[in-house]
Amino acid sequence: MRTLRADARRSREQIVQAAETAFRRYGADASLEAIAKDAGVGSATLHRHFRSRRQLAEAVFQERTEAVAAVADRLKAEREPGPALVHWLRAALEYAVANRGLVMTLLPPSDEDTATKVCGHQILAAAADSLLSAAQAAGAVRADVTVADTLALVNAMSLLAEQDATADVHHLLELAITGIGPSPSGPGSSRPAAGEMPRT
Amino acid sequence: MRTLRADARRSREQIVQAAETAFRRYGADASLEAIAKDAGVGSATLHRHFRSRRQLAEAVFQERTEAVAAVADRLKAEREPGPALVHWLRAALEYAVANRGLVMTLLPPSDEDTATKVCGHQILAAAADSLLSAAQAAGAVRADVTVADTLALVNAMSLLAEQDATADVHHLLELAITGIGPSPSGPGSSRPAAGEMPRT
DNA sequence: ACCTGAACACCGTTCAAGT
DNA sequence: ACCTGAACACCGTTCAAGT
Repeated sequence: MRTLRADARRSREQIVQAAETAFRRYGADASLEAIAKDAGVGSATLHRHFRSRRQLAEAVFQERTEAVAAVADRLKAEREPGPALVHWLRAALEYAVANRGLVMTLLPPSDEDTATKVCGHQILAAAADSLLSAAQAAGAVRADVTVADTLALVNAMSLLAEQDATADVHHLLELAITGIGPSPSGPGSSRPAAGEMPRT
Repeated sequence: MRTLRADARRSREQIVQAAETAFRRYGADASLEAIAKDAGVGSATLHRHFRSRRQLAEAVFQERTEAVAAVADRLKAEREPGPALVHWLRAALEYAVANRGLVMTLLPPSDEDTATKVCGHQILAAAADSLLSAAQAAGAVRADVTVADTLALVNAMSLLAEQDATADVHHLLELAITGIGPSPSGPGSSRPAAGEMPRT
């Protein structure tokens, strides 16, 4: 895979570009055959370069996923541990809903996929791990929350966004973060505002 | 639709039964053609009775969805408003993850579907509405939580369950309910246990 | 009125044949 | 080494023809 002949390299790049457009236009279920045609290659060529729909999606989104992971480092330096995690989760969701087809790469890979390549899931899991550990060490996040939980939360909202355009997934993420318990000023409330989980 | 000739009625019933098996076995994407074949009818017959995959799913799951809605009435009578809503959300999620293909009927219907029939979404929305109003009136749930939010939460977790077998969706729902803020005994915590949102 | 079988337009995967 | 075009097995939708 490292040393690709010039024409093969070009085929691959054209496929990825066509796929990017197709995913944006038609979502995760975009026709692979149409992508191959758009790229000006045969469908067999597409399948040689990308054994699965997911591998193609990984190639399309890898760079931007790494950029989101990089945001974690910045937040970790600039914010308190709790807010850093919260901000990053919001950013990750924003990124996921803005890129149709992306969530495919954020789900835990199946067994065959595991061996092959880097995937969006592991890139973001590493980023989340660092933020979550710090937040939990600072006592800003419950100890029973796992890295898998944080990513799964983003994935659940992303999947919903693809299926239900009316859903306010950002609001739902806030609920998951702050809980749906009574607000501080509500009647009968016994739960204060979550100072560690600021709105902005 | 009310007065169906005997043979048509039998066709319809066989299709629904075959679909129930197929959804359980293959999930929401089960082949409609295979369902028709299993039912011993032509695919055109299936399409006459059910104009869309969703309409077929509605027929398969309607009874059980109504049973879940009925649970809401029982909980409303037996529990305090806050716990009643929480328990019902858990029950709804359990029901959704236990029945592959069901979540299709719980998503808000698209415009064409709206006019046609009762759907799982509106059945559960009515049930959730009653519980949520009471819980909010009692101050047990934040005022900015909508009926759509509660159902969307269940739907998001259901969709995730279908895509990610490793996800602990029940744990995620608990997070959404109680928040991922610091636990009462955690260091630096300023948030007490949510008395209105008991674990059981 | 309701059904069937067939036709249609699509899809992803694979393989033999080319350069 | 890499590609193409074609073949294969599938899918959902629709329609003409039957009873």
